[in-house]
Amino acid sequence: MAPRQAHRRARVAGAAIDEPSTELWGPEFAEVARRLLSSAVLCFARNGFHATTTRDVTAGVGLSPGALYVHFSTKEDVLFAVVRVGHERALAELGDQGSGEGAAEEVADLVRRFVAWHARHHTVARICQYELAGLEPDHVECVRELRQQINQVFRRAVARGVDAGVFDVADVDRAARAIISLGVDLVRWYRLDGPDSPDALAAEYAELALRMLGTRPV
Amino acid sequence: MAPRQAHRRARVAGAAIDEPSTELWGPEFAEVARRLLSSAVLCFARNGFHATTTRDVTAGVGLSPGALYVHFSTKEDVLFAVVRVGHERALAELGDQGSGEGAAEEVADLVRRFVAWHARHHTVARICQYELAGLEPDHVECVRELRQQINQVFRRAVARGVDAGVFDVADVDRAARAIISLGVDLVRWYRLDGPDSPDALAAEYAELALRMLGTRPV
DNA sequence: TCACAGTGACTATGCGCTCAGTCACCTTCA
DNA sequence: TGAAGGTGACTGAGCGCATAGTCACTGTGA
Repeated sequence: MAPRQAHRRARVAGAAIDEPSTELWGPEFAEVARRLLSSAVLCFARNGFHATTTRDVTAGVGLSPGALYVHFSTKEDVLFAVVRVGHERALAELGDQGSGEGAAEEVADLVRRFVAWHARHHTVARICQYELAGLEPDHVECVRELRQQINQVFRRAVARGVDAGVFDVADVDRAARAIISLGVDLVRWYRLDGPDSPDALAAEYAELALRMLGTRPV
Repeated sequence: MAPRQAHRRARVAGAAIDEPSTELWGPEFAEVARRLLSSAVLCFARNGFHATTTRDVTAGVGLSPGALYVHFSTKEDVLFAVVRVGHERALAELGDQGSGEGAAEEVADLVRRFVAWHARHHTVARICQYELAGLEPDHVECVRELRQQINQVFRRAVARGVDAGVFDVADVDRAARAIISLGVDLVRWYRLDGPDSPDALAAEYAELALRMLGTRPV
């Protein structure tokens, strides 16, 4: 038999020039669990969930294979923790809505936060988008609910602008979805060492979003 | 030990209510190879490349396990065929460019074709986007080149409009990328049995693209 | 009779998860 | 103060199963 995965990339997490995913895991996880999660993020992003072994993850933090199961019940449990927290943080980043500002400024604000978060955390965000197939059905359902909430935030903001006559769109749902697409798709190509800083990209995309909405002065 | 992948979805390709991926594979593949590819598309889309077994693929067309290796040298070879052909077809769909029409109409045309293709072939397109991690480095490189060509088509069309003063964009590359993002991201959520037909969505997105480009009459 | 598509039992190996054992550290109490 | 007993994070060899790929064989059509 030919080597099963001869083309696999380097297995173990190198220096994370890339992203401080450590900061994402709140106090719900113990210190070692958080380091395991950060290692898992790098492994999953590099090789995908199924091609990552539990040994890759533990080796990434200098532990032996069994150590994973002190903190997580299964490998899938690790993936779910990553994906769940990723979605929760993205949702939280959108902040408390309904502040007094105008609809256009509100949408621009949402897009800026959403895009900047996805750019800054593109590695985790990529796993959130690409590795759903590795989750159990119950966990997929949980993620779907979180996404629904994110969609609703954008949808409401767009609808508000349409009601106020600030936006001119054919269909609120489609417009909201297109805006979200801009933010989500950047996890496919974004690199922190590329030409665009998260904030610059965020500002640019906020502008594009307002254009798509046909914004006009009140 | 707990069952390794207890949460796996149904393994074998059911009736393809979904997509005539059969039409994609040209005469470069024999009849049986084409059916294997179509089965692989359904399996990969449902479970992901790594979670799909060679038996899933062959069972999907009623063949025994060894039959795969009559037509393909490895499982990865099957994935590569799917991804390569998917990208080639998407590129071909953009058609012969540089027709005499105006830049705005050219961009609208490109977006319509690109979006309609991705909607119609969303299953294959999803594999093209989500399963690159399963490819050997050489094959990834080949795909990257095809993508580069697709990017260039959009970039050139946008640049042409900017030169002609028809578009008003801050940065040609970012604008082109945003347009492509709209098309690509729909593979994440699009369903053929949803409310939007490929052509309706294509028309809508062409409109959004022109808005993002700040189109104004010559 | 030959070429070859297809078969299916088989091989080799990778990998998720287990579990008896170790060790650093803490608590208790004489 | 320090011995005794307890705790739990971590170790790492190893089990059992899944699965990519092989090969000697079979059936078929030209």
